[in-house]
Amino acid sequence: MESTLIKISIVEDNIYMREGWESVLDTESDFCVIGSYGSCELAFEDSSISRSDIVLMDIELPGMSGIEGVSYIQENHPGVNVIMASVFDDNQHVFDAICAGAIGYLLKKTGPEELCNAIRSAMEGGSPMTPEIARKVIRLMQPKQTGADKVKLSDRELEILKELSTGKSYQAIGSSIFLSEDGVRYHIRNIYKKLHVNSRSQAVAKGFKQKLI
Amino acid sequence: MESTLIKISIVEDNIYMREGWESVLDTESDFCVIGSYGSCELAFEDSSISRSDIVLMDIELPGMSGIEGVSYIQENHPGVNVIMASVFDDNQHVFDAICAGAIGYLLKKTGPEELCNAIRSAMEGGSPMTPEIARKVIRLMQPKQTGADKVKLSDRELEILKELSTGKSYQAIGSSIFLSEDGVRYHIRNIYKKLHVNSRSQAVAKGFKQKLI
DNA sequence: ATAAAGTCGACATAGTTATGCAGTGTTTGC
DNA sequence: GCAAACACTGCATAACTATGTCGACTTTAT
Repeated sequence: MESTLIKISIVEDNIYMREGWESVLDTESDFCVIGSYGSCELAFEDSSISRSDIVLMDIELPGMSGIEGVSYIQENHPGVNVIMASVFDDNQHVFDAICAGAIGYLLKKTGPEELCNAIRSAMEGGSPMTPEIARKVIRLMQPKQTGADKVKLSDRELEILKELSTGKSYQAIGSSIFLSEDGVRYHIRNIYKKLHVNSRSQAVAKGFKQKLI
Repeated sequence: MESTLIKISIVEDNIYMREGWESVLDTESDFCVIGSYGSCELAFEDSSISRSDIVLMDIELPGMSGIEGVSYIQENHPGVNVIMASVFDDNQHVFDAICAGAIGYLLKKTGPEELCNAIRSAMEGGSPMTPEIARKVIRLMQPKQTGADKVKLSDRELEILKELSTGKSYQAIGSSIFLSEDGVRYHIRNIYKKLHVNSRSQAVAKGFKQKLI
């Protein structure tokens, strides 16, 4: 009935918090705390981070912040899943952490049972988050356009807009989609009209903003 | 002790499923099912959608799909929160739904208790999702760059890259950031070198892809 | 102190783009 | 059958871009 242990490292400067987590996690039969540090600097001198399945990391740390810590781990040990934690429901930092590579976010007030569930969820491919963070993340995914100024480009135009973003000349685009240089010109004119722009870079920018590209 | 009821509408073509949800939700003292329909077409003829706090909507529907339904609701009743549901863990559709404006996603196998919790979470500003979806969403937020080919532009270069995306000429950029035309040229050269491109549109495209803009 | 790196200003020019105008077919709707 | 919309081709040109090269000044590191 014994399955592989989930190896966990902790980076947290508050010793009571840290020892609290340690004791909670160590009493679970499927968890094993293999490292516990008061700062990123101390943690990265050691090898336990690289051997961890999960790193539980505070955001507010003396010296290297948790955000920088996540970046470091992502670059050097891409397979390690970092779950951030903060006493504060500080959205900016949370988003920075996610962008830096964290796969989840917990509040420190999270109870022992939820903490354990979050870690198991993270191991199973989930991303433990507070509901508020989840909503903000969803909102970020949604296009901002109101629908009124929604632009519809034809397939041909979309095709050419994508070519534009690669920096090709009229001639080069023509060759790659089997159309004359002037044919490409014709479509680009129309793209400009539809997007209300008058340069390639503007068109590409709008294309990205409106998720056409 | 009586607080405001959460008004819920259901759009689901399978009548057993629909009635199952209805009975589950109606037994909760804080919920009130104000509408229940077998298709979007039927639902949108009625006014209950517009009065709903939450709409529980199937993705796979005859006629107008749930995805289209969400778009419609978003455009016409932006304050209504739509939670999508699907029997299938079909990521593409889920993402389409989220992009169309859904604020959460549930599997139909979700139990009664979880369903109720999801609705309450949605009302409190959360975004109920399966763990797998949550992880994918997080991944979407994270820059795709591997870290090896990560590019660092200076503040000045970033400033100019943003100007580039607006389609300004060298001269116009120079005026707006108080720099000579040739100064702008100098920076754009360097941006091109760092991004390994040789045109404005390519630079803008890379800027968006690497989330520099 | 000397070198190296970063930030500009100036000048030149081949090459590319944006845009206007004028045709030629094809498809679509009425 | 005729107008209108669409998808091109052709041509022309002012304007703008990409790129090389030279020099000056400032900051940073050694």
